[in-house]
Formats: sequence, structure tokens, C-alpha cells
Amino acid sequence: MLDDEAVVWVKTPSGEALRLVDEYRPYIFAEPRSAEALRELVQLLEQSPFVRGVKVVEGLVGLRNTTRKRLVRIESFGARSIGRVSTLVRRSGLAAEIYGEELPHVQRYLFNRLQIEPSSRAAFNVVGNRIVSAERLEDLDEIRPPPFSLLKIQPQYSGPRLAGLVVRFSGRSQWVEGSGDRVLEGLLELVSSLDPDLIYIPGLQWGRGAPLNEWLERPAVRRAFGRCPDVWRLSQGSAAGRVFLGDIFYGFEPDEYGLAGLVERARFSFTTLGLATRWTSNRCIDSRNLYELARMNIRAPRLEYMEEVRCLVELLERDRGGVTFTPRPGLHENVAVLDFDSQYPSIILKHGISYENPSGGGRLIPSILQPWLERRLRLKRLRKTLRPNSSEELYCTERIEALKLILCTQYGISGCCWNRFGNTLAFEEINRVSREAMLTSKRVAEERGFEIVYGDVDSLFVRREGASRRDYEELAERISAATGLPMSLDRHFKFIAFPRLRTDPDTPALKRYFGLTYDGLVEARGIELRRSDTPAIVREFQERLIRTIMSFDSIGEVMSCSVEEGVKLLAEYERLVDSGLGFEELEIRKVLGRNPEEYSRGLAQSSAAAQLQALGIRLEKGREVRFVYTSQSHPNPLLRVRATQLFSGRYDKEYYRAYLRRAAETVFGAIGVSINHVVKNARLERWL
DNA sequence: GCATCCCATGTACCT
DNA sequence: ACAGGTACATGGGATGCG
Repeated sequence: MLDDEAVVWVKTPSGEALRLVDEYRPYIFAEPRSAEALRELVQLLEQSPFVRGVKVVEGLVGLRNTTRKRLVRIESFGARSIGRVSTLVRRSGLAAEIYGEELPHVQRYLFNRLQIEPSSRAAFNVVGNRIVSAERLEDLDEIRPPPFSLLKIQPQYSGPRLAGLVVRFSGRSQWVEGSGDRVLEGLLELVSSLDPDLIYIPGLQWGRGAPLNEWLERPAVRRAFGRCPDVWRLSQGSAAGRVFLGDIFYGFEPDEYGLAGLVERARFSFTTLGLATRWTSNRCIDSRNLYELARMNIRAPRLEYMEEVRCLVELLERDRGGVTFTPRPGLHENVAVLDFDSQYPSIILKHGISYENPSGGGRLIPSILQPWLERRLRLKRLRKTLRPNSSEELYCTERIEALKLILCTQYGISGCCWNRFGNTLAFEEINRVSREAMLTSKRVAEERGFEIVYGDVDSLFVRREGASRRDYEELAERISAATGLPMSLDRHFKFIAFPRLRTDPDTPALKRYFGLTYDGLVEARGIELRRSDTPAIVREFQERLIRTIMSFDSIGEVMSCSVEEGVKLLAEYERLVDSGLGFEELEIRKVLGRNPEEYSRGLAQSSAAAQLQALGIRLEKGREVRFVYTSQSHPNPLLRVRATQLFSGRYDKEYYRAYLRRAAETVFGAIGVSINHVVKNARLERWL
């Protein structure tokens, strides 16, 4: 964005990057305090050298207000003067409110003039490099992202010093060696020869990789780095014809495939790729909301969040989430999982739940949701026709996942106080309908002779003796009909087991299970093998254990043969632990929940973090630490673990043997078989 | 002085 | 600055016992 001109970069079918310009005249709306103030304000503004035009218009303000107000639309000459205009209006004291001043200039330009989502396919009518008109072209079935090339740069440090860069471009990695300015010169050459459209430097947004940040501030570097001499707006990700991606990649990966997801996010948010990777989901949705309101000619107040004061009893009754049906612990055969498809978005659509009308009949959220929900379903159907693991399928998956996040977050923020339109009643209503749908499902299933084995929010685990796939599909259809919400058969388990609480074996645990599907897949939730902080050796063991004991034909066989087979496997893995493993198998990964110095206790991760800090590795909350237990019961917490980077090959074998046994107990405990008699005895040799 | 229980803390997970 | 609901390892302190 220049002053009175917007710069639009276009990638042509032949791969050329074109710099186009367009007129940019930002405007704001002022709401005068009175009729008298209106006259004065207009008079004042007409004399201002920054004001290009003043018009009195009628318009709606906010979602809940239905009376039209008289507003002054004030257009300035460009980005530089609009701030002065705002100040002038505010200082005059004549305006009760000012609308439209908080949007970034890019947004204002996109919303009010170009009206094409960035990264869309479009046709431009130009004279020279000046845009005369632009039209968005349909590309609904395009699965590959637009041909934007991505350069990923990962600075490597030795202590605080930059030691080199790992650079990745179109699937290939290379190492740019050297220190200080020499590395950076190498990088400059690389950028000019590869000519990437997008650049991603992990951590740049957070000010990590400080040397690189400072370097990018230098005018000479900027001249060499950009595609033209335009100004940079690094905090918005734009750099004279190239985009610097930020670090927020909810729902997709910052790589070539993830680009497809990023495109969905940017288009939904009606913003640039740079901002779509800098904005949280709330901000992205806010942006789409503002765009839609601008189309409806509604001005958006800064905050329209509403939360009534209510008594505790009512709050307790209404402010709850989804339902879970307690599982029947133990082993079950032939269990189907029926899922509501996009349950919350479907509820919002079907019931018309929105900020302005939380109990139904609202328009804003449903109308925004609908096209994207349809798009996601279309992509899901399309994916079924693609070859598994083909690049087309991966692109498609990234798009589906990115949209899932956007769609679900609509629900998440509907009652959230950070959402300018948030309304707790809307949020509660979605939850209420969801719970009602689950209860209806339960009734329908039980009426037809199915047993509810388990359920959580939008998925129902059902079973009927001898039922076929088709029977389950038919049940899903019945439930769809009864609730008005789409539901389908998701997975079909040959065997599934539900553990009990470790702390209280009489109570079934929620949100955890494991089993084997008829497709031969081990599916598990919540248990050790699903956790990123479980050592790889334990995850591998537990998955093999599940597969082993569930590969028998009947429940009877599983119950009678699994101990023999399972304990044999346990012994095998204990022997692996005894014989010596590498850190890859042993390390535990944990994300720091706070800055290292803020830990009060001698927790394993804080010890590992302290060791790394001593090496000169800077750590802060949100970073991952990896460590191996070396002596769990050591009185000095710092000596209980060792950060992976310092791993010497020595580790606490007893700790890892116990971990394996714990994982085995989760599995055996769930199917109702005790291995205590085996596990209590330290030696398992006789099972080998 | 030691074992055991209780509880806050911290992290990760499910949908 | 996206939600609610859940499990559980860990480690320090309190408690109980001899």
C-alpha cells in the first residue's frame, strides 16, 4: 500500500510476477452527536486539506440496531491523510463514534474496491500497469494451490551466533554455510536467483532469529530482497512483491502442501496470505464478518459483545458443552462409530443461530458459513475420487482441514468475549441443540435395538449383535432424519476396548479407547500411544500390543490368549530397553507451558530446559524440549533427566521398563485381563 | 526416618 | 485471545507409623 495507490501483485499463467497499481481512497464514517453537530462537522471537514469528499448518508450501525442513523462518510486523499482526518474528527468533539478506522489499509482496499479474495484466480483489465477493472474467475475445482513458490529459511545458531541456514525450495533442502554477514549474502543471492513469491522464516514474527530480523531492516538488504523499490510492511508480511509468511498455521503445515490450506484461510478471511498467517482464527473470522457487513452497508462498532448477568442456577443449566455417554468398559465386538458431519456448523445453519438472533432466525453466521460448509463437503466428496497419498489428495486434505478449523471456530468464538459480536446466548444455544441431537440419536438407536457403547459430543458408538455395515449406515440415516443433521458411518471396529480410570478402576474413563477396525487399522484415542510425550519405543510397543491381541477371531480367544502373546511382546520390548536404545526411541517431548525460570517445581521439562539454557540455547514458553530420563529418583531434579542434545547413551532402564508395563496395563486393564501376577515379578525371561 | 496419601501443577488429549 | 470436557504423571507436603 502506497499513499493513494494500492499495489496488487499478480502471478500470470506463464509464471510472471506483475506489479499492478490501483487507486486507493480510504474513508471513514462519523456519527455526529446531533443535527447541529452534523452541520458543523461537514463544514469543518470541507475546509480540511486532507479531505477529498464529504457525504451525508443513512446507514445501520451494528448487528442489533435496526434503526438507520445519519452518518458522515469522509473520504481522504490516501493512507497518509486518513489518520489526520480521524484525529480532526475526534478532536472536534462533534462525533459520538467513528467507524472503519481500525481496519488495515489492505483490508479497506480489498473490501471496498478490489473485492476479490487474495490468491483467487482473476482477470484484470489494465492500461499500462494501472487496473481499470478486475473480475474474479471461478476455480472451485482447483485442488492445487496457485503456483506460488515458497522459500523456507531456518537459521541455525551455535549459541547466540548465526552459524548457517537450512534453506528449502520446491522440495529440496540445502545448507547455506558461513557465519555473520557471509551467510546472509549467500541468502541474498539465493533469493534473487530463485525469485520466490513467498518466504517463510520460522519465528521471524516473534522476533526470534534476531540477527536475521535486524538484517532485514537494512535499506540495502531491502533493495536487494524485494522485487521492486516499494516500501515493506514486514509486520503485515508484505515486502515489495514478496510475501513473508507469519507463524500461525492452524490446521495446515507451513510447506508446499500447506499452501493449499493457507489459500482457503486467506480467501475465507478475505485477506492476504501474509496476514492469514499472522492472524488468529478469531481475527480471521472477524475480517470475514466485517467484509459481509460492508456488503450489507452496515457499519461495525468496535465492540458489540453482550453478556447478561444471570443467576448461578441458570448459568449452570445453560452454560455447558457437549454430552458424553459413559462407555461400557471392557472389550466389544462389531462396534460402529456414527459421526454427525460438521455438527456445530450444521446446527448453526439449520437453526439459524447468530449473534443478532441467538435463538434462531439469525442470518449473519449462517450466511457466512454456508458457502464454506458446502465447499468443504464438495472437497470431501472430491477427495474420495483421488488416489490415496497422491499430491492431489494431500492438497485436498490440507484444504479440508483448514476449512474445518474455520468452520468449528465459528462456534468457538460465537460467545467469546474477544469476539466483537460475541453473544453467549448464541453459543449456549448451539450447545443445547447439540446435546438434544445426541439424546435423540440415543433414543433412535435404542428403539431399533442398538446398544450405545459410548458417545462424545458428535460421535456415537453403537453395537447390535450381528449388525452389518449396511445396518449401521441405515441407522445413521434414521438419526439424520430424526435430528435434521447429517450423520454418517465413520469407522467400523472389529474389536474396541474402553479403559477404566487409573486412579479409580471402578469408573470407566472418558475420551479414551483403542481398537482394530475391519480395515485392519489400529485406532486409538487418549491412551499412551496417542501422546506426543510418550517415548517412541512405548508408542510402538503399545500399538503392536493392540494389534497382536486384537488379531484373534473372537472375544473368547482374545481373553484367553492375549496374556500369553502380550506378555511375550512386553518381554521382548523390555529386553530392547535392557540392551540399549538410542535417544530417538527414548526421548520425551514436552512443550514448555511457561518460561523456564518461571517453574517452581523440579519438573522434568524445567530441568531439561535449564540444561539447554546452560548450553546457550534460548528457550521460552511454547518451545519444545526433548529429554531422556537418566535417573528418575535422583534427589537433584537436574540430574533426573538429560536433554536429548546432551544424551550420553546412559538412561534409566527401570523407568522405561515401568513405562512399557504401564502401557501394557492400559491395554490389558481395558479388556479386563489382569497381568499383575506377571508384571509384579521383575523378571520376564520365562516368557521368552 | 520412612511409607503412603492427598493435592496442586502441568501437559496433553477428545470432539 | 477458540470452546468445554477429561486423564494422568509428577513431585512436594501432610499424615501416619514405628
